[in-house]
Amino acid sequence: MGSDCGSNCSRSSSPDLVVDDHAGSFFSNKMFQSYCQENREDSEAGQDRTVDGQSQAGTDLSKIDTQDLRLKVNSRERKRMHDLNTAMDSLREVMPYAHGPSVRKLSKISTLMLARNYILMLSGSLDEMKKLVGDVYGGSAAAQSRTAAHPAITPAAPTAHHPLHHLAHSLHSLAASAPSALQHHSSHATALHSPPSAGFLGFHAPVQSLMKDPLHLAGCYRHFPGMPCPCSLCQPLPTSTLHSLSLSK
DNA sequence: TAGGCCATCTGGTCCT
DNA sequence: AGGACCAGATGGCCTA
Repeated sequence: MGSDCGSNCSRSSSPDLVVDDHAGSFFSNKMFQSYCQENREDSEAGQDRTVDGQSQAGTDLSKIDTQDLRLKVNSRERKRMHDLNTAMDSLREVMPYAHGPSVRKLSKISTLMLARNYILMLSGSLDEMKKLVGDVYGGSAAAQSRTAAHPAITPAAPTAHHPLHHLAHSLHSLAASAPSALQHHSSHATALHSPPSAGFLGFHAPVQSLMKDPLHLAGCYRHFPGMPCPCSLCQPLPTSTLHSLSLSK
């Protein structure tokens, strides 16, 4: 049954091969075999048939109707699964994982678990960001009120003690704090050819650890002082950057 | 060769 | 009634 896919789809979950619903799969599955078998039996029986042709035609008709219905149902189900796989592919595209012809694509279960962890990580980052921004604005508001109350006190100069520096520093600390699962993953010889294990995806990991850096995405970059940083926390294009970088690692 | 992953078929169930 | 959704079964392909 998978034979109609195997030689063409290169194990894609969304095969490029568009199977002709009424020809491709039909002629390569057991339905076709049973169909042939039934036809053979029918023709053999037909040689003995001399009367009662009308009722036989009726049963043939219902059989054909049933087969038609079955083919239609199969076709719909196939289309449904293809749509599901298309959605899965579109999800893979936005996942922070290496893409490319030389990289085996994530399995469905891996994609779903990775997506879950990615969402958790982003939620955690967002919360952290909100907190930091709250600190920044809360602090500046307090400083402004202090300045208004005491005009002699000048606001802090934009130096390394500037709130934004603190923000950036915090982000980098956050990023570098967790060990890199991608690094850990790439330490395996098959890193680029095998999808992450359930362990890597945090399947068994407690939620709290997931919230810190479930994918250890940020930790896959080394943050050198003074060097331009390509990490997802420092760049506006996290996914593509991550894709290319995890490919090159 | 075993195990993982996948596509497909199929029958059942639920919904419109 | 027809369609969507689901889960089990089956068989093929690929990798360790």
